[in-house]
Amino acid sequence: MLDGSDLRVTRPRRLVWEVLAAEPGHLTAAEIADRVHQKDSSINVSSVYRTLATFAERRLVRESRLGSDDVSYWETAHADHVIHLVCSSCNAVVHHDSDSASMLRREVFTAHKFVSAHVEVTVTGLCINCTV
Amino acid sequence: MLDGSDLRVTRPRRLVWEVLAAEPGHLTAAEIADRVHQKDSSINVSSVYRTLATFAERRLVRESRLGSDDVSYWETAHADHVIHLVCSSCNAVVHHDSDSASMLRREVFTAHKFVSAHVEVTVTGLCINCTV
DNA sequence: ACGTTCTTGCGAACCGTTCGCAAGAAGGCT
DNA sequence: AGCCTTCTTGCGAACGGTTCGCAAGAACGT
Repeated sequence: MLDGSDLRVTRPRRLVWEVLAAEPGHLTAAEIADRVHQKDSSINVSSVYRTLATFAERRLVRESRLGSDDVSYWETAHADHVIHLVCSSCNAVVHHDSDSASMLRREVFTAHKFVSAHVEVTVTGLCINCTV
Repeated sequence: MLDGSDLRVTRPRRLVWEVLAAEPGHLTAAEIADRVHQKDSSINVSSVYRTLATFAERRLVRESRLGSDDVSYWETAHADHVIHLVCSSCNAVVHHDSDSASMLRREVFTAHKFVSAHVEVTVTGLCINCTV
């Protein structure tokens, strides 16, 4: 997946990708660094950060601010129409498939001539397990 | 606006509120602290942060992560259906009024029985002035 | 195999934000 | 007005995620 880009295929990049691809949910940079570290302990945290930044630029991964904490969560890329439902009680994150994003794009262009590149939707609330 | 809550009316709180109420756009905590400081230089940054946190808890103000930088932006509260369009070229932030938020709430409840408390939508792209 | 260019590891720096604590105000009660 | 309790503040230091500079090291075209 780095083939065809101008990016060199290096060990940190391969491992970061492996970790993200193996994880169905979201990981913090620290968690990614940990798992990468287990595969190759010589890989540095800053390389993980740099790799994530590079991947994000090419839209290979997606960064989100999910909790109320100020940490980034990462996952392999998915389209805008997949939005995040974050349970404020158990912190679970559910992916929800909606076409509201594409409607929004249209709406926003009609109303403001705003050309949207990226739509980020986060809904906080209570998931099915945490509703009384 | 602190009347009727259990919050004491103090100088930092009054001034932070004044600053936010006077600003139509978004401010960082540092900018708020600056402006508060101009009105009363004895007020500390940490009080500004504490005040913002307190106000946010009571939903009097709204915190958003707008740019790609990791700073919070603050504004007086508005309903969920007001969403943010952030221009990635000139960094302008436009408020857009949409009912997609309430549709989302319904959608998300039907599909996942997820009870949403808060919907945060940020669209990044190019505003009318920055489109070629 | 070689040389250029891109990446990495390391460690220190950065910077927005938070914390602990003692001093200081708010506001209820008399 | 004065007192007392409880909530807030100012201060300064700490925190923690993320970034940076630089020299050593790896990728990959030729």
